[in-house]
Amino acid sequence: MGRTSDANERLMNAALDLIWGESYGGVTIDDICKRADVKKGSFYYFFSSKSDLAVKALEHMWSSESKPLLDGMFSSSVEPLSRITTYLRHIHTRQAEIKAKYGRVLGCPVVALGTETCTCEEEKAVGDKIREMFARKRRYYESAIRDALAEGSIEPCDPAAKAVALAGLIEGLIVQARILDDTEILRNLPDLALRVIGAKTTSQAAATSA
Amino acid sequence: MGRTSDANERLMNAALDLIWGESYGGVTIDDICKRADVKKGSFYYFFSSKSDLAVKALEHMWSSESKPLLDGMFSSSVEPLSRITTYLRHIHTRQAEIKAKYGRVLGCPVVALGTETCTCEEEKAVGDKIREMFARKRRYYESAIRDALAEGSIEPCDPAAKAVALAGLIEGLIVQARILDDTEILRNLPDLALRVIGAKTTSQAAATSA
DNA sequence: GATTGACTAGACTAAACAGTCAACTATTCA
DNA sequence: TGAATAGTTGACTGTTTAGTCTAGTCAATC
Repeated sequence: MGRTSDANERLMNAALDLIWGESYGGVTIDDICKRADVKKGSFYYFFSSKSDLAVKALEHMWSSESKPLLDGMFSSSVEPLSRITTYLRHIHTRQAEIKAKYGRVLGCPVVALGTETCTCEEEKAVGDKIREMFARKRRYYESAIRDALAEGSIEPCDPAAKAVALAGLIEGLIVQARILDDTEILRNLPDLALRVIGAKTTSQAAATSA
Repeated sequence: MGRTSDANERLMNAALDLIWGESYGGVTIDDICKRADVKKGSFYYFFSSKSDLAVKALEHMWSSESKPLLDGMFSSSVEPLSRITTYLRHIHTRQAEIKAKYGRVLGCPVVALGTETCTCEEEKAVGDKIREMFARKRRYYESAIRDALAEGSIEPCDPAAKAVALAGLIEGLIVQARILDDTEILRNLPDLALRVIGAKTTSQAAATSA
């Protein structure tokens, strides 16, 4: 009953695009409405505030993009270390595509939004959602590390701690790439990741294709 | 002639504190004035805008804090790998102190500000200053790596590329620490850094005190 | 002790902003 | 067909914001 609309989805996409291309604080509700071609009244029909929209947009991005991608790349049918190196090569090519398309390296919207909102009490809901998404992603890393450990391809370690370190390395290099607007920084990501997790053979595995 | 004032310094400190504790976009000129106990008229007497203030505050922080610290820790009189591990242990303890003092891990203001402003054309001056500061810091890493290479304590590599990777690892873990509000993440930083730069002996060197 | 230059005070303007609301429109199902 | 549901519209309110401007205060110098 009643009519249907994709305005809420348009708003979520517009919000992510704008926040990604600028920043959370620098984007206003009016900006988002304009980009989505939706009027203010409709915005507040679907969302109660900018942070409400951000939380829902993040979850939407996760289920429609991130999860399917990670499920494929981190499939148990793939060798543990290849899961990681394949994903990291994907990050490099994707950022290069983004730069070609938008004229600039944009990095990762989750990290950018997280850095900006995590200390702000009023944006607690956004920070919580971001921490949840980080935790989800770490689980992929962690189980790959655990599997690598079981097959003996990495040195003994605490998989949970290594997953945090790996996430840090990846995000850190992506942040650098964004700030310096340079994707070449990401080229060595697979090799560096294998070093961080203590792979017994580094350069060879990093060079192997998926 | 005329009177002297420390209002501009108070404004710079207030700005850095607020931006660090929240975000660039979330802090207004009024907020900064209030915190510094300076009136609007004085603000615009010293600075032409928020971004002008940010640029000057960053440079002030560099010369009064960052540079002296780095000059000491990266002194040529210290063994190359010890320079790095000492600095990384310092980062860990400093973030722990910040958490104790402010109730929260705050991470690195330069990275937070850089992530937020680098894509925004209107804040180009801030982005440029941040890139300049990153380049300065990388030079300390790079020369330590070069010295380590000369003494044979790390595997053959391109020092410039390794310096970027090292900076990425460090910043990435600090960003994680900020978002997750957890300093334990930083404990393994020395060991991880040695792995990334290809040190021939990792765990021992990381544990060694400066 | 008068002059000059450095700084302060805070009222003011105009624009941007978040959020509200009541009237309106399109779709669906009974 | 028509009532109920789902979504749209844009004008409106009050607040916050950046930035300006004028009148003034204070301290050094001659």
